[in-house]
Amino acid sequence: MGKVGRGPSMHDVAAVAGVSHQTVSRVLNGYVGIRPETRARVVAAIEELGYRRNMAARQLATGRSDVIGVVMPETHHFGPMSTLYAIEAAAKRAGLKPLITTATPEEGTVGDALDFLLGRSVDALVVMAQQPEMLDAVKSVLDRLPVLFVLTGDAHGPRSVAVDQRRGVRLVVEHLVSLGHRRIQHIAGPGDYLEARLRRAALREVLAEHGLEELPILSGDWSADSGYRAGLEVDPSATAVFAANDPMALGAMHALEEGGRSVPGDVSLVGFDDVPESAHARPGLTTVHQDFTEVGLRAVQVLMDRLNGVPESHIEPIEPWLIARESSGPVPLVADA
Amino acid sequence: MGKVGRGPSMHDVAAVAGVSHQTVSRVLNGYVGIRPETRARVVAAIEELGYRRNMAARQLATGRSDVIGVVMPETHHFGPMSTLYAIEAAAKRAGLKPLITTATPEEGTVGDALDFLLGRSVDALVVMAQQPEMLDAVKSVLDRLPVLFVLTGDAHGPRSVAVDQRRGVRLVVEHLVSLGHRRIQHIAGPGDYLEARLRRAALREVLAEHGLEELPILSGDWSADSGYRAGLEVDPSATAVFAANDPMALGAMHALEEGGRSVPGDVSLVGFDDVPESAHARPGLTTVHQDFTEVGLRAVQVLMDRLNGVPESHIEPIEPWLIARESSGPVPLVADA
DNA sequence: CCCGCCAATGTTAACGTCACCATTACGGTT
DNA sequence: AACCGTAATGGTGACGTTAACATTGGCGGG
Repeated sequence: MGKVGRGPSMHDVAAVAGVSHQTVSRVLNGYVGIRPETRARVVAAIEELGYRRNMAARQLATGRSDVIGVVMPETHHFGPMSTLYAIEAAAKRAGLKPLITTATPEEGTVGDALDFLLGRSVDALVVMAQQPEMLDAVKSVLDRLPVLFVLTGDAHGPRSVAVDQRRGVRLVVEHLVSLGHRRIQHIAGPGDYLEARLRRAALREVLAEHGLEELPILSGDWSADSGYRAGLEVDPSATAVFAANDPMALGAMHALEEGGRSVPGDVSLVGFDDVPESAHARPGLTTVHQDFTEVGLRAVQVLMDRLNGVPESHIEPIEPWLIARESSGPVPLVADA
Repeated sequence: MGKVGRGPSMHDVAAVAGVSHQTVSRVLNGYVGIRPETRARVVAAIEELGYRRNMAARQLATGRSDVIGVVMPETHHFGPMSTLYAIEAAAKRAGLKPLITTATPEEGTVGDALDFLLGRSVDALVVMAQQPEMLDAVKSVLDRLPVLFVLTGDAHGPRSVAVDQRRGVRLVVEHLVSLGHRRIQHIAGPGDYLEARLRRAALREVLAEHGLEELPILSGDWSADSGYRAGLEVDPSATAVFAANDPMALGAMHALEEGGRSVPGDVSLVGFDDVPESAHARPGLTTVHQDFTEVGLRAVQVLMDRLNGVPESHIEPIEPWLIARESSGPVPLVADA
């Protein structure tokens, strides 16, 4: 590996400005008691040398960094990405910098991610853990710094910011039931995802509440392709399909229409997530909107509270809402064999 | 802000294991000349204390970090996200860790991003600069560490990894021309994006080559919504529309069909990017596939070369390819008013 | 039996910053 | 004139790690 030359240090700046390094430090940290002329000399020297403060040294000296670590899943799905984006924006406004790294449920990768982040003295942690294995590995640092779970699909007491999945599923079922549907089939996400499990379990519950039969559960891997494949298997007696996310729903829509079943004429279709393209599918996809921006905002806010010593308290789940478009309609008159 | 307690240090581990801190360091860095028994004691002590190496101190001492800084645009579009994902994966395999931060073309944000990254002693930099303003701000560090531009849309000599945009546009036009189209309208991306400009300019060129008339250029902001709006304005005489990315194409498809023009019966439609959903649109969207994985891979590889002192050399642009689906077809027989 | 050498470990001094305390210089009090 | 206070700046040690050199303790050869 090539050796990388170091940039100029405070001492270099101090030498050029003809002051002590400490004065440079004071200028950088916005101390008040500095003669304007001295400050100007220092600023000029900084400019001249292209000096940038060495954060490693600063962290070493102060023990804190104003950086929050973010553990992301190794995907580029809409949900995690939108949340990341929201966290980044909210953190920036709060004067914090996110330090992002990825991990998978595979043995060891979460540990690596934590090594990376804690080794860089992050002040707090946001963990997007969509798989339960990832939660376990984080336990060891819970008492070392504030940790917040996000997108686990479920509220985990005072440590988790989440959209109310149960509520979202209920909205879907009630919407479909109000349209007369009684045979609703589910295209679930991968079984190792907490969110997928949760939506699946919630669906089961709500169907039972309404006294509806459960059809065999199809499943995919969140991708449109997998939704397409699942869509080919949709039960002939099903009058509605609920896919666990929008891309799978769009894939299923493709498969259904290709198979000669019109949406929503023969089968109603509902997704989950409200990706921007869903509004422009034909027919427009009925779906559940999850406010990821709010998730990110809330997460940063809670973390700031923790950092400021506000005691842990209950975190309200975030309410999703239904967006009814054209892909869901009344149950076909002919049906019910 | 709450004070964050420090974790255990090498000295603590050394005390527990009954050795010197240096021996702990040697164990951590995989030195060979350590008695197995001693090593075991150290490992046990590390385990017991939950010790994690302080990277700030390590960086301070070594001057290097095996971290590459990544400057991302503040968006979650498919292209940048896919590339980021690919870079992350490739870097991990190469033993490097990406340190990601975002910037916008706004005054100062690129500087902030560089402060953040350089302050953490990154060994190299990947800049996803989609807007020219972002390029300028980076110039000041070009001689301090290896810098690689990505997604600038164009090859910038030995410092840029990019998909050959000109080639992609040519593929689209030749595809359409071979189907008999002569009136091709463009839905461009935002004018401040290099990629948008480049595709637009390339289109102009290739149209001229074929002696084709230029229709008024519509434009959007990359989003499906903006594509929809642009789609409402498509020239009645146009027999083909080329959108600068897939989401805009999908939006336009919506608008066209809503306006009673069938795709591809009345108007052919071609996108750019090949997002996964495009395969499942109805009709399936003809588009240009950009291999972002290859971009990420190549980027990391070039950076490794630079770090190892391999001299700068020409970087081949990456070849895109056309994916012909159902949204493009022969020019309608009736037409040509 | 002593010397030297190697293998295994310990000691000390950086790295660049901030926190803390010390030192000036200067004007105003007594 | 001696004193004090304050505003501005300087000097010294952490912080936790690595690098370079120093120190042990055995063991084999002359």
